[in-house]
Amino acid sequence: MVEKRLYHSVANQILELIDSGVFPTGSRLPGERDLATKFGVSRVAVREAEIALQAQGRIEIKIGSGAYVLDASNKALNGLPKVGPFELTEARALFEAESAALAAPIITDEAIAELEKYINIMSGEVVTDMSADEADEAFHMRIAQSTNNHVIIFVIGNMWKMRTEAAELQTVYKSVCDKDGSHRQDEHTAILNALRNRDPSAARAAMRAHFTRMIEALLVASEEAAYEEVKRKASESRSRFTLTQQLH
Amino acid sequence: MVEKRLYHSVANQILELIDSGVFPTGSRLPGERDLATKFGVSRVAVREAEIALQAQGRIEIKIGSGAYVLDASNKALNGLPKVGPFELTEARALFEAESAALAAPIITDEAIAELEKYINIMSGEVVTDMSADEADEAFHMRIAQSTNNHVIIFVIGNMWKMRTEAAELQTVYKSVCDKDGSHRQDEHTAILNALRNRDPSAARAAMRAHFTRMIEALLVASEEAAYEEVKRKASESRSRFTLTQQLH
DNA sequence: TTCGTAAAATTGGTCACACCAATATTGCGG
DNA sequence: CCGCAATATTGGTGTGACCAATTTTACGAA
Repeated sequence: MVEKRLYHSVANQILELIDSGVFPTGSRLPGERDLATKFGVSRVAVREAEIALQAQGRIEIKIGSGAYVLDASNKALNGLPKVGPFELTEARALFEAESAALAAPIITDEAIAELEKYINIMSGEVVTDMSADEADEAFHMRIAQSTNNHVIIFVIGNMWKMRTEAAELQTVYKSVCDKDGSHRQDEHTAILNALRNRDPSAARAAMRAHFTRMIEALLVASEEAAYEEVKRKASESRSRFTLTQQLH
Repeated sequence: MVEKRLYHSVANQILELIDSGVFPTGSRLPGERDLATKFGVSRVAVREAEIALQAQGRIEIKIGSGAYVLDASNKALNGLPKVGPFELTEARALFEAESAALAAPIITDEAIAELEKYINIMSGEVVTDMSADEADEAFHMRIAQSTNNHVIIFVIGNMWKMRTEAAELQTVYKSVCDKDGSHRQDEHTAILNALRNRDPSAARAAMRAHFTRMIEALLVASEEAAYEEVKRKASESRSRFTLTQQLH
């Protein structure tokens, strides 16, 4: 465990103490001077370590008070929270529907053409080096980009990363996608048509429908397979999302 | 443009130079001693700034060689994108409205009570150690938490961070908030009432109205003051957002 | 005793200076 | 022109000091 820079080593030692429960979440860790003595390094090294940990969101440094351990329970290494498939899909349903509605009036013909291309790739009509999954992502991201809003692009991009990086989701999503290819195709086409007509309401509805059916497919998959964790969360989300749907 | 800690300010100045193209991707930035002189701070401050930037994956520090700018395409993890006030507010209007609609049917009485408390803090009726701005954030975040959806909580929390961390936004927002205290109060009350009635549509509408008026206030502010950069972006967003509004 | 406030101690923030180690550059000899 | 050593540059670490924000302590008034 030899690091190139001293503060790396110090930061790791601090993290070990945190993860081992010596410094529980919310607690205040010893002062920089104490830690320096304890680790046998200078205060500068401890300080740099704490700055790095703060930049990673593991601790919070308060002037004149001390450094406090933040709750890292629901944070993955990349900074994105680890979430379940239902809440992710629910959030995507809401946010991507608004994204599509916002993009509809201002989407360019070029973007429309690209979306059409991605649909053809997903259906297998066009052969490229792009996988169906990549085309799916490109399809959704292209719509987000058509809003010309960097925040929306950022948010939807992050949600896709959550989907990609969560191992639990991968398993569930894959089993779902294998058996709903034709549905997905129809839904994407519906979204494209709404955008082609520059109809915000239709785009919103089509996008919502897309994710709504995805949630239903997830429910089926969670009952077939033995995803105990998923099942548990499903019972929570099912009633909630039904409520959301009846609003439209 | 005043940050709490010096190294934070230095890090932002370095980021500006990177994003403005002065230090392109892959290039080596000036030595710590040079930057310290240029920014008028000590070498320690520059060093801490670079450590923070390294922890965020923006630069790579090589011993004896220098600090090199990394490809920012992989950012967006811990680092938030720099955004303008209009696109941020537009995104918040869309996302927070859906958040409120989703929370409305399932919000607890405890949450309602808390929201009421935050409103009173903002109006000054209740005196605590919490500032009006902090109460404002707590109000919006409490609604997001009431969705029980970690993705939504994460997204809305991130948008608030963007608002806090963007220096440009601070100036504009501040000038707006100074003169719309009463409006904000009424709007928050309207949101609360909709949630109290467990009315999703009303909650969505109230939240949209809240941000719609904020955008209008931003437009006024951008015309009064000499925020050239803001003005330019305003002309883009004005027409777009008008279109969004007519959907409801 | 209880409470509020002022003094003292603690803690993070910043700085200047010094020295070491890794890396780049220079310059000399071949 | 090339290779290598001397030199300069740059990041890494340490020490000590002082400031500012915060917390704790202590003391005096009610």
